[in-house]
Amino acid sequence: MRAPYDSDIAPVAALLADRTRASMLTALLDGRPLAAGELARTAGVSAATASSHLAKLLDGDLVAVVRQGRHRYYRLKGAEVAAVIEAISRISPNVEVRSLRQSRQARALQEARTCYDHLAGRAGAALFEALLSRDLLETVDPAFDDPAASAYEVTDKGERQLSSIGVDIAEVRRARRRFAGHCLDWTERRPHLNGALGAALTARMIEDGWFTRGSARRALLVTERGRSRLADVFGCVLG
Amino acid sequence: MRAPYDSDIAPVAALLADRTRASMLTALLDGRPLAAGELARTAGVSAATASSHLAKLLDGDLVAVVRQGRHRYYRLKGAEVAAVIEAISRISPNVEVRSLRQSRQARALQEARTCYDHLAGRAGAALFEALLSRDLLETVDPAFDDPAASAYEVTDKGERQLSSIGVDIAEVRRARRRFAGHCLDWTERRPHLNGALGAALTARMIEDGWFTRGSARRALLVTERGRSRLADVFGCVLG
DNA sequence: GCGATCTTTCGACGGCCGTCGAAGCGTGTC
DNA sequence: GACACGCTTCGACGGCCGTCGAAAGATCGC
Repeated sequence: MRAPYDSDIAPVAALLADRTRASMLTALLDGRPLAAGELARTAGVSAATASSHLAKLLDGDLVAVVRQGRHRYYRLKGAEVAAVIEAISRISPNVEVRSLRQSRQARALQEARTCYDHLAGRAGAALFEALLSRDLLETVDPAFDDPAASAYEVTDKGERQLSSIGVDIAEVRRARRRFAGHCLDWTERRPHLNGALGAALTARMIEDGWFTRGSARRALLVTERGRSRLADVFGCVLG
Repeated sequence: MRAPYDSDIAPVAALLADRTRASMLTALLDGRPLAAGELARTAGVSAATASSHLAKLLDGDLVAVVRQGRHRYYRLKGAEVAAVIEAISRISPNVEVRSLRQSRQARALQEARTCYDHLAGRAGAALFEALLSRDLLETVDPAFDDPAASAYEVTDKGERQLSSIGVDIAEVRRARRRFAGHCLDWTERRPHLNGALGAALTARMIEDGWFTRGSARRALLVTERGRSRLADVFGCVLG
């Protein structure tokens, strides 16, 4: 009775059909891995409940987990999962009516924002692309299917450029943390730089007035200085 | 705690989370409206159960219904709904392992098939586009949001062309049925011609050897003759 | 090693939801 | 107008699932 190309969507949909799980998945939409406890708090449930939900999401291949000490960081399993959530969002009623102010904020967040402690949004993706295409950064471990495993190194040329703006690579290496990797930026569908290098570079750029912090929680605003410095130093032109 | 652009996806997902409802929605994926009873049979449940499910899908704005005599025809509410189902399908396990023969069949169905009694698939969409761009067919009632309400008329030029291949427009008009409209072809995301005209034209093309019926239930195969006739008569070139 | 912290497992409770037959309602047919 | 047919509504049954506190497992810092 069922066509040969049919697939069984009910089990996957069931995973999205719970408010708590949906809330967790939405929280993971920006690509940043979150610890189980954070997800519990975000969703407003006990740790026990959150754990049970995460086990189901894991079993259903919607999320992946990385153990790091006593924390367990969860992330969406892939772009297809994000696409599903976005597709359903499109036909779901908005929780709050989108005010003018809110949509302006949303647009600003899309332009530039922090992702944990590094630059994300359109600006983050553009900078990352520029670093690679100008050979300031090179791929060490190309793991396209698993962003958590990707790794990058600065080239000699890159090290000179970065130190010229005040980023001390030797010091960045001393951080007990992965040197450089990428996260997938779900609003952009493109990667941006993370790790110790991403954080240090972002901190330096803010310190040096390339970006100022916006009113919304993670918002960043590109300054005029930032726009021209990004172009001069990294050949990165923002739209 | 929730971002302003968050929407509440759980209720919509819950509608897809039941095997019976999912089966009904999948059956509606090709855009052809189906009666409640047919959907009940397809899903393998009683009429009572089907009715309850359809009421929920209706309430959730995933389907729309048209009353026609003692039948009630249900169809997907829009392209966004189809997109959701397709997105979830992409991360859902296939019901049956896709054999070589099955995937060949699926590809053939995408090329050309019948949708109820008229031509659909890539060929159907291409033919419809050609009819409009060559001014053989014109829009009478442009209802882009509701395919069921759209209406078309043949132009004088169109009537000459169609009669030249043996389609008698006067006779088509006598059918107690909508003259010409379109369905959205979900695999193509483009419309194709339906109604009495779509059926008559398709019947004539098959009769005249433009298409032969394939082995799968709704499959059609374009013949060499069909390929050249489509180009000559309608300026319709298939990929 | 010993507490502190993060996370998972277990067991119990409560509620929601899919299922069906029977009955009711509207529509087409003879 | 009586019957057949398609569909929906009603009521009852059964099962699955989300929730939590308590306790166990795992890891870090001292």
